[in-house]
Amino acid sequence: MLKNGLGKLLLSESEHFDRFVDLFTGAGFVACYVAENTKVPVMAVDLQAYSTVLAQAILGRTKQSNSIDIIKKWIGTAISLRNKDPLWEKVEAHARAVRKTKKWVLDARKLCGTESKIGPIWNAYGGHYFSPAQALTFDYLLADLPKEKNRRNLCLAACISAASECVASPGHTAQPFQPTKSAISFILDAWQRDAIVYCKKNLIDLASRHAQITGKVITGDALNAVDKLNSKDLVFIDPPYSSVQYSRFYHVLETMARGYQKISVEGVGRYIPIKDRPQSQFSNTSQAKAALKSLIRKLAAKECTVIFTFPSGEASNGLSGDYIRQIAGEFYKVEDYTTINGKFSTLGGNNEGRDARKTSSELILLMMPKSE
DNA sequence: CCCTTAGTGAACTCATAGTC
DNA sequence: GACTATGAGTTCACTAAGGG
Repeated sequence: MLKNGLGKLLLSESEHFDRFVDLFTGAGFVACYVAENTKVPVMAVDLQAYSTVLAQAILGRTKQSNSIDIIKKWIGTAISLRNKDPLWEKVEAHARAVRKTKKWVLDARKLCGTESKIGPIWNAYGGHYFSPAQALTFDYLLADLPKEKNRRNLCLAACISAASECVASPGHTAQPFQPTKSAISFILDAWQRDAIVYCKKNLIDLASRHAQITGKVITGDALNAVDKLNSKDLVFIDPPYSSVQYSRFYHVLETMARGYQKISVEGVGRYIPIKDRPQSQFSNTSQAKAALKSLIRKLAAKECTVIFTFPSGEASNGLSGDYIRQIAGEFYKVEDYTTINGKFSTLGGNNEGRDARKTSSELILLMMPKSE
């Protein structure tokens, strides 16, 4: 999308504003793209903490960080503490005994059932989303994060990115792969990734990047964040498409971001209690339309200019390109900037009954206050 | 310069169980 | 009965690199 014309639009528009605001920042791609490529301060908003940690890793700095130094201190200490843990020997023995069987996976679950006081990952996700080795490693990395605020956030972001690359589930963490005939190879593949290698790689990448002007992140509801905006803000909106709460897809990363010491989890998906998972009106079929309308109304009242992207068809949360165009038209002067055609993977489709790839037609609306 | 191979993703949605 | 949460399934098209 950024390559397909959205990037150009963001850069050319943002220079006319005092601030760029990404209200549903997600993985932070758009917010970081603007922060790295313009002299406009960026504010990134998301309901989930993992998302704002990732964005803050770039928005929070205007200079590169010395990653070699951090790696030596932080990762070095974590490795040496981990290796001294009596559990580590058992972890290595289990890893050496690798076999493509259900029993090997169940053994991992049993091993991670032993209590660890280091952190929440081992007991909650070891043997499910992570191999015992990955789980223990992440716990030590998280327990040993640097104290200084910016550096701590950078390392945490590297951990979160590494976790999302190692996790044994199809890209999100709604449920881990199960040791069935067809999926067990995905488990083996994911579990054999070295958490340290992925963490270093992400740290080096993140540390080398930075904003041109320091930005800001807010972990909270988009509707509330609008209270802080004004007519000098360019607001980017790429709202949820799904009727399933996103907090379900990213709860493992969220656990890391929140710095829990210990958690209790339930079900196949190893979820924390639902009251502790943020719920968005935008991901709820019966509330999404009203939520969107009230968001657009509020933004119009603040005279914010808006760039809105959405698939042009109907999404599972009930929102559609047509509905968005209609609501936008009520409050704004709307310019249909472009529609981008592309294909995206549904990642999990099987081409029988559910497509593995769907063609998407992505709508980009530029919405200007009517008063101008 | 063309063909083959290896690597890699901006992650969903349906069916069913559960709750009010 | 209406609505929501959870379980279940579990890429393949595209690009870059490498080889002939």
